[in-house]
This record gives sequence, structure tokens and C-alpha cells, in this order.
Amino acid sequence: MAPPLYQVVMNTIVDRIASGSLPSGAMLPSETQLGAELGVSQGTARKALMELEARGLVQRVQGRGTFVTVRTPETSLFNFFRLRNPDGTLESPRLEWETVRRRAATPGERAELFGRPESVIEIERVRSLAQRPVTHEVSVVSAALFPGLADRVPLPNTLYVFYQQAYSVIIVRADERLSAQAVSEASAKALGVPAGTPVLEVRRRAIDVLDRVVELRSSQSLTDQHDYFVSVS
Amino acid sequence: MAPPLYQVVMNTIVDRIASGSLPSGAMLPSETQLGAELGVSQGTARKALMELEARGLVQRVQGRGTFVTVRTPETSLFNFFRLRNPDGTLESPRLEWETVRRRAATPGERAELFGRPESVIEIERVRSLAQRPVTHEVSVVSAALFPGLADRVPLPNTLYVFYQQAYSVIIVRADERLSAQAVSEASAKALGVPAGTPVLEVRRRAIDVLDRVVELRSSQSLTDQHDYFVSVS
DNA sequence: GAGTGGTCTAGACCACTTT
DNA sequence: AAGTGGTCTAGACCACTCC
Repeated sequence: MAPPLYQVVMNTIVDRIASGSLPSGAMLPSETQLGAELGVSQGTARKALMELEARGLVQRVQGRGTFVTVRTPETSLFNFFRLRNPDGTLESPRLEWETVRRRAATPGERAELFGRPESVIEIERVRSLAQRPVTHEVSVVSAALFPGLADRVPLPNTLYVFYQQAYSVIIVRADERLSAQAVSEASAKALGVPAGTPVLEVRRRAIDVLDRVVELRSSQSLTDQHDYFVSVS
Repeated sequence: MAPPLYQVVMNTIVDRIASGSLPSGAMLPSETQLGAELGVSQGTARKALMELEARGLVQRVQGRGTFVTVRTPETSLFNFFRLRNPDGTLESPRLEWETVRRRAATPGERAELFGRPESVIEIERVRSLAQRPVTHEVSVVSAALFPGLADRVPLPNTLYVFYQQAYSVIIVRADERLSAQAVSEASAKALGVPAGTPVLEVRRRAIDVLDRVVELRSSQSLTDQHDYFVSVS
């Protein structure tokens, strides 16, 4: 019934991070201090911090301390933008254009997104690699969870860093479904390729540190000059 | 310089598993026994076992013990065959046909595969889902590492379980590069689809518990009725 | 009841970073 | 020198499985 103490400690820290009281890059209390503060032993505080590091929420450095993981555009791209050059290197994509609009949620979006929103914000973007449009993507988030987002265009290049800094919504993982399709009419126009071109379609559910589905994203990418990299185990 | 004791314990166990002296499903010594045997404390033995569990190499059950992870065709498919129904469920693919041949390694295969083999074994297969051919795949392994493999046709449905049982080669993870392509001539014939059909191409490097690249696999799949599922973080 | 892993504590020493 | 995380130990008690 009662959760182990180290999980209580973990939840305490997660809440502090999600509430913004421990902002990105902040140093956490030492193992000894944390244990004293929460009434557990140093070893138990240590176990909690190690689990949080395994989840990627904090980073620990011997001799320096434990810090809330900093998500920069670079690290965010590395984790969530998986198109790579044939040799495996990552090239930063360029944002060609975007449109942001508010609209009513579809029944499917209501069912999948956290909070069952009536109203959503849709972000449509085209990204380029090597001077060439390669990805056309449409992201959808709850309007209630991201108030005023539509008024902040142009949005930063990496949305997940922006979600964290402006709304304390921390994306930690995503489920993706991939398929090869003939390019859609909209994407053909956006990418400037003929009808029938094969594209990699990715449908993503992005999940935050509180385990909520906070964004749905669908993209179509040209993969004649780049590959989508992934590791399975 | 000196590795921590728990890593020494880990390596000892990995070697026992890789050598077959701890076969699939075998029970490991208890934390106390293992510590006594290797001259470390129970806590250190415990840490080693927990790390191995995190890597998926062993499974621990309270009250029962620690066991070498059993890889069944089901668990292997679940991990390494990522095509799923639209609702996310996994349907077991049927092996339609296979051909196995021995041939000289290409320069690229020599460079990538463990042991720089001169000679490789190539396994070509077509798999079906719902009575319909969906995947055409070609796997390549070192002939030296898998002696006599070509003489054992027909091979079992799930190669990675077979590698482990017959050769003590334990595949633990794989790197994959995905792209959307127009179907190749060979795959079009194998899958019975017209030229130009978009297919999901996956190029895989399979890596074993000793961190060796032991198999290269390239596949083309129809994804009009199934999706490739993956989780990123 | 005996044996297993899971949690928790208390303390020690080491390696590293910073002042 | 002080403070941090990393390793290691020894012991306790709990929860669970099996006989």
C-alpha cells in the first residue's frame, strides 16, 4: 500500500521541477541535505536521485552536485528530431515557415490529449535540411494547457524547450507510429514534390513528466537524402 | 583505473551467460551466495544484479530469485519486430519462404560485421501478416561466427532465439535507419506489389551482449495496413 | 519455516570539483 | 580544506514464494 520512501522522495522532487520551483539547471540539495529535509537516510535520498538521473530528469556530477537537466535546442533536437545524414551526423533543420491557429478539437484529439480539450492550437511547419524542404509537420496542443500560445508567434524553433520555459510542461518521451506513404496533397504542396513521392509519415504522441499526453504531431518527411535513426532493445 | 567491484561482478555474470554456463532460464546464486563466492558484500552483489536486470539480461522476482532472461519467439518478436496493427496489438507474422546461401562478404559487410568476415551467410525471407506478404528482408551474418548455419535450413521463425540457443550469441539491441522508398525490384516481386509502391525500408545493425555487430539486416515492408511502433526519449 | 529479493539505515572511505 | 557524488560494507526488517 504505502509507496517506498525513495519513491516519495522522487515524487517530491518531480513536483518541484514540474511546478517550476526547481527550474532548469538549478542545483538540488545534496544527498545528505535532502535526506535530513525529508526525514530519510542519505542512502534513500541517493536512490531517489539515481532513479531520477536514469529517467533523464536530473544530471549528477561527482564533486559538483545534482542539477535539473537543462534542455537546450541542441539536446531537444538530438532526442526528438531523428532525421540524420547518411553518416549519422545531425544537421540542424531550418524553420521555413509556420502558421498557428486556434480551432475546435476533433473527437480523436479530445480523446487522446490530456484534459479532453474543447479547443486546440494547431502549429503547422515546414523544416529544411541543406537548403531543401524535407519535413511538413502539424502539431496540436490543448489551448487550455498553453494559454496565449497563439499570440506568441513566431514560436521558437524547438517547441519542447519553449513548452518547458514558458509553461513548465516538460516533454520526456514520445510514442511514434511510422509508415511509408505516398505524399499527401498538402505535404506535396508544402515540400514542392510531385504527387506519389514516397514519404515517411510519423504520428507522435508526446508525453510529459507527469505522464500526460500533451501534444499530437503528424509529419511527413522526404527520406531520399536522410534517414530516421532509432535504437531498439 | 581499477573498475568498481560491482562491475567486476557484472562482467563475471555476463561471461557466464555468454559462454553458456548460465543458460537461458537458469537461476543465479542469491545475492548473499554471489557475494560470498566473489568476495564482496551482499550489497555490492545486489547492485550488480540490479544493473543486469536494467539491461534486460536477467529477471528478478521477489521471493523466487534471479534468472537469466528467457527469450521466447514471443518476447523476441515483441522487441525486434515492430510492425503493429493500427490499434497497437502485435500479430504473429508467418514465414512464407526463405532461402539461405553462403557468399563472399562485400567490403561494407566486412567493415561493419564483427570479425571482418571474408565469407557470410545470407538469409532472405518473406513474412506475412493476415494472409498477405508484408515484409521482404535480407539478413547477413558472419559465416565464421555461425558455423554450419547454412546446413540447418529451414531455420526457426525467430532468428535471434536461434542464435542464442545454437550459438550462444545473444542479441540485446539494434540500431536502425528507416526511410520511405519506392519498392525495389526484388521486393516488388517478393511482395507481389506494383513498381512504385511506397515501402518502409529498415537497415538494421544487430548488436550482442558482448557489444559486437553480429548481423546486418535490410527489409522493406508494406505499411498501408500496419505501422512501425517506436518510443523515443 | 526457510529462502529469496525489496527497502532502509548508518557509517566508512575514495575521487573529484571548487574555493 | 570543504563539499559533492561514487563505492562498499554490515546489518536490520519486510514482503513474497515455495515447501
